[in-house]
Amino acid sequence: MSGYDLRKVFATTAMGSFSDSPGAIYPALHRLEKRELVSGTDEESSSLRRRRVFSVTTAGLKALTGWLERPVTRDDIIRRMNDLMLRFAFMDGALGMERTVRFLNEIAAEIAAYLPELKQYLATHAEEMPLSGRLALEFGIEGYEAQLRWAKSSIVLYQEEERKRK
Amino acid sequence: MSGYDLRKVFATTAMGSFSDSPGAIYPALHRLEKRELVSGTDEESSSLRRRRVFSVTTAGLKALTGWLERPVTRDDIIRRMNDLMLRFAFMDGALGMERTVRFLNEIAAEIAAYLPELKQYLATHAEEMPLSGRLALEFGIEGYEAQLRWAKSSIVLYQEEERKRK
DNA sequence: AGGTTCATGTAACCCGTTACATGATTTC
DNA sequence: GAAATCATGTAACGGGTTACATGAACCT
Repeated sequence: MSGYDLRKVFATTAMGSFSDSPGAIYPALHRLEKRELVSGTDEESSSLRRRRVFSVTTAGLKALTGWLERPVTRDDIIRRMNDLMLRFAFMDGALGMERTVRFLNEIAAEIAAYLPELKQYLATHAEEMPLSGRLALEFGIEGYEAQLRWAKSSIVLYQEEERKRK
Repeated sequence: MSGYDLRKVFATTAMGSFSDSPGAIYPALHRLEKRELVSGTDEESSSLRRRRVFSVTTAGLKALTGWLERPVTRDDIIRRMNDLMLRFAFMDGALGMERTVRFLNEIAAEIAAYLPELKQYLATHAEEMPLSGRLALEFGIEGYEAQLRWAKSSIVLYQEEERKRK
């Protein structure tokens, strides 16, 4: 893909919620190129308008799998759920279903460990909190509960898929 | 509060998921002070250890309410839900219940407008997507649905609360 | 001919992370 | 007296935002 292609993807799908600003994309591509994680070639064409197409190198693929394999931390759950979902979206293609299930189990375990803390905090502080603060906290708790349900049902889905393969 | 007090709050409650790093907090307080949104005074004490306590100025309070009053955009929903929750947590104390309900209605409206787009995307692209990608998208959709339910039930709660007051 | 889209880039600015530094006070 | 905690700060680095710039090709 070219930088412009990426811009269009980020601007239209908005899924990973990446920035579609050229000031983010082009410098990022150049950094990746300097680190040899991607390589860009000027597309040959009859026209004068140049278009630089990038592809992932073997080193880049290795870095990607390294990122995907990082253990799930409590901090990932609290502050970087978006990153976890992004890793997940790449995962079964790059690491296979078995490893993906392990990843989902890690997520479920971290959420299951964190939830009681939040509930404990709510239980002890609900009285002194203003309504909006309490609701904001409940919003968070319900979000984590939804995520936990999602992780568990996804694990089941993968296991069914795995059984089908055999 | 002093910078150190803030650090402790951010390190222990982790709710707004602010950074508790001194490299974030102290420069931020100095910036706010330079813009006269907070004012700091060295706490007088018999000890030599200094402790600088900050309080919000009237200009700071005005800036806060200005921030709280900003309209809810689609982009807020997609990329800055955390910010919206933070605003909400401050809101009824600073703007009152009626304005808070309006805020919740804006959030609900934006989510209700965005959800069909996501579902449409899923419906048309589900076939070509890998299982993990599809599930990641479903994760997002379920999250927004949970948020919409939360907003609606919170609105009801506030309206009941308002009726009690009268 | 003029506006839109394709396509890539740069520069100023802001700000968070990481890591280090400094000194006072309390605790064991 | 050593370790932990209180308390504040700075500097290098990375990277995103905003805004601007440039030019080709396409469409009407």
